[in-house]
Amino acid sequence: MRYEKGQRDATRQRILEVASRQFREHGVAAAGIAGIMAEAGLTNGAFYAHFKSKEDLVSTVLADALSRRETTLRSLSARHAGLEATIRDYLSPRHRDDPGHGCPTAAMVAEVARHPKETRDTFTGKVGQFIALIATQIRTGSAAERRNKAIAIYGMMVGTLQLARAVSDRALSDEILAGGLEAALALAGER
Amino acid sequence: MRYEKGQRDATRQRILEVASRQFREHGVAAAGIAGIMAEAGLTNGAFYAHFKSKEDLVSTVLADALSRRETTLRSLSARHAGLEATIRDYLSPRHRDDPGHGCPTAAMVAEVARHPKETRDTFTGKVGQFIALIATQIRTGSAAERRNKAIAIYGMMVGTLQLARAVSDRALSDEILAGGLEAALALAGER
DNA sequence: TGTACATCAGTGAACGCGCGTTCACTGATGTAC
DNA sequence: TGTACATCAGTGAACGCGCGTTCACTGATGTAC
Repeated sequence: MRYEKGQRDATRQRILEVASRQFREHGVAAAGIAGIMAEAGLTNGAFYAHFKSKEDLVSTVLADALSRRETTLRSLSARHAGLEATIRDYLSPRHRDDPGHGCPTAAMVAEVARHPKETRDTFTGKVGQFIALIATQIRTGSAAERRNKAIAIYGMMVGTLQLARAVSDRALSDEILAGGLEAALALAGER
Repeated sequence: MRYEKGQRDATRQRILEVASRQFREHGVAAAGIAGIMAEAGLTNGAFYAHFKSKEDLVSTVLADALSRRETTLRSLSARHAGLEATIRDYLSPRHRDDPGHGCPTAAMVAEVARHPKETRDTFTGKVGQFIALIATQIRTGSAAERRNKAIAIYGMMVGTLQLARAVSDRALSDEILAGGLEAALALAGER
């Protein structure tokens, strides 16, 4: 069969979306090419028409997923009153319970640290942009202080969300979300 | 050969130490039984004389490593002036650059979230103890406020350490450590 | 004191399995003549 | 208008490899007699 124009791009996009979800849900190491391709409605062999290697996919997924998050954050901050909505959404039970559609950093940061330099470079660039973006939304303090607070908020959101996900006791998990939320809002100057 | 008494326990301990380091350094998924046993000076078959399965090892390593951390923190807090030393050590370049001997939570929390309930239960118990222990070292606020702060400090340490490890730019990594350190000390009431 | 046997931590080959990757092939469609 | 060929996204079997796990076996030592 020959395909409608744009089909190739559409397929690539579908692979990316499936991989992005599986990586976040099961981890990069546990998500295999065959499983990703099957869920995208294809066979394993077709993968290499779209990506050089699994590592190439990982790097592309990271760039893609973090860009989407950044866009969301950017438009949210334009429409809403600063960071508060972002922080509340980040440390919500909904986000905790749906890692597959959630923050790529929380899901993948520990694995990224063990990946090749190229992949880490991609990640590093996005992290820098995130921190800068959060810093612009903090209203008080010098530029350096705002940047430090942005780092602290980002780190705390990532850490507490992961703790809330790992803990098997629901009450403790909720308490962790609440504790992180309060401290993050305080840092953001929203309380 | 028959062995000196205590040899079995010593071997088990050696396996635990090697596994504990490899899990933190390479991740649970990437550290294999054969590799762990080889580094412990044994062959793969001997593993099952000491542990029921890899999952059993993971659970035991978590309990063991987190207990050690807790003991360290407990004695440190008895001898020093509260949390400050712990936080400074946690968010230090030395800790960032040596994950194999560092905090098991920062290295394994995301993977733990994907492991069976039994393993997560072990982890959950230790996390609860950690939070309680940190809370006792905060001097200001009500019991509930101290507990919330303990959660925020723990979450922020874990998140910022992971970010500092994943980022490939040394300057940004140092900046992340510094930003997390400042905010954590402020939360602890040390600044 | 000497001999036969029980003990048991550890050996190492083998198991089925899924991984990432390669590659000869398919077949529907667009294009050339 | 009809036919031959080029295109190329996707197929699916096969590759070597390392995984977690099993198991028949080893062999040095302690114990029984």
